[in-house]
Amino acid sequence: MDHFEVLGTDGAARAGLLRTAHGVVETPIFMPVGTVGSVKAVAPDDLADIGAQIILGNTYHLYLRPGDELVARHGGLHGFSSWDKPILTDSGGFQVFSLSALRKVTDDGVEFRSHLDGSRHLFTPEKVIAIQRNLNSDVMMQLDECLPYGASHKDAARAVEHSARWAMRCREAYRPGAAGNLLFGIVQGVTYPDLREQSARALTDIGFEGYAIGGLAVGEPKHMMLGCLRRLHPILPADKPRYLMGVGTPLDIVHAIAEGVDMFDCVLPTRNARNGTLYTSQGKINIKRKEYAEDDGPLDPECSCYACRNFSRAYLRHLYVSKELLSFRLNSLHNLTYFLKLARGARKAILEGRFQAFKATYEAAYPDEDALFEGAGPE
RNA sequence: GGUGGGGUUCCCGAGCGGCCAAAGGGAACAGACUGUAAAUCUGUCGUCGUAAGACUUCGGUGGUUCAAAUCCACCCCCCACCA
Repeated sequence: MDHFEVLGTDGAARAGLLRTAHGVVETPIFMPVGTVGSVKAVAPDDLADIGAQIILGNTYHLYLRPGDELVARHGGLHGFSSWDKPILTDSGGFQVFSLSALRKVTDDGVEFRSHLDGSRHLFTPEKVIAIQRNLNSDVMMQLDECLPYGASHKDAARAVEHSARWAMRCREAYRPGAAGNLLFGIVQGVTYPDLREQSARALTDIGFEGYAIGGLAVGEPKHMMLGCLRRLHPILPADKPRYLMGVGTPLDIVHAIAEGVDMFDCVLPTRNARNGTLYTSQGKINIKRKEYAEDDGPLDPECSCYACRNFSRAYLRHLYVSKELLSFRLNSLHNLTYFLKLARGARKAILEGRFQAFKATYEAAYPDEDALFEGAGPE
């Protein structure tokens, strides 16, 4: 049986199934980020309760601490962290971008200075595959080079070339056996249409179990992000999953689903939860605002998460303002619930042929942000 | 009763003749956050004004000085030690 199956479409939007060694994932899906082997502030049981189907881990962070070999000795990332559902691991490509001051990119790979102790490490395509195999990742990512928005065409071309060559080496280093751990390639190219296309074609020539789109939502205008997705749509194989890395806001996700993307991950729900920004059916709210000090109502009347069922806005504000640890847990649970519900809702809407109406409800909840997507017409 | 140390903008606390509306924290009030070096970061924070600027503040009252939160006198509080 193939590892990916499209069950239905509505326009370009798709609803499908992704089969992995640790279970089946229903797409479109939002994947909570658990960089160091923990989705911050949330226990695995809580994640399962709110319907999380697959979470992320990070190659760079887990390699540095506690070390991928240690993780392997303790049951892989699943056993070590007590999460028996699927795990996708990022390759460290994003750290090429976010830790740019601490690394040097060469043709062979990326040389890092550890942000923890300054020690030097070399990440090659083969190395990141070996690490991800130690972690026993269900969905491994190739080593890629992620550049910031605004990078020159010349730099972007070089990064695309690196990423393509590294994709080949990752593919050679790992081909899934019967167990079926998967390897995804990553399309780069900043905002240059020719490079994005070139990158995608190089990857499809090699052949992967899925295709990620990286280097977006890093500051470029929204219409450029959508334009890029639209251009990739006919190039990427229809029978393989598509993963928009690091995205995004609820609206980003809804718009990207409309362009045929199946998988998402983002730190926003968890990071914003810790910083007091909560997502509701009425839009974003900052729970620390004075106006919620006496508000006895639930955070979101349309949400049935543990936080919304049991606590008032006034209490959630109090916990946040008081820096109580429970604040992190409740807020994170709520935001993750919101993102997971969005993905479930999108899937259902696609299967029922009413995705446009579904999308419109989210556009209405974030009118100001939605205006930023204007100009994303057909190319 | 004596000796010493203090009273600064909401709180703590620097300043000790002009560069002071007054450092730095905290609190408060807003904002940001997109493959997590993030329980982080940014802004505002005496009054009026978009601003330039004007005005009112450093326990109280007088005084010295071109100029005082800063120096002097007296007074009122607080703290420590001694009787």
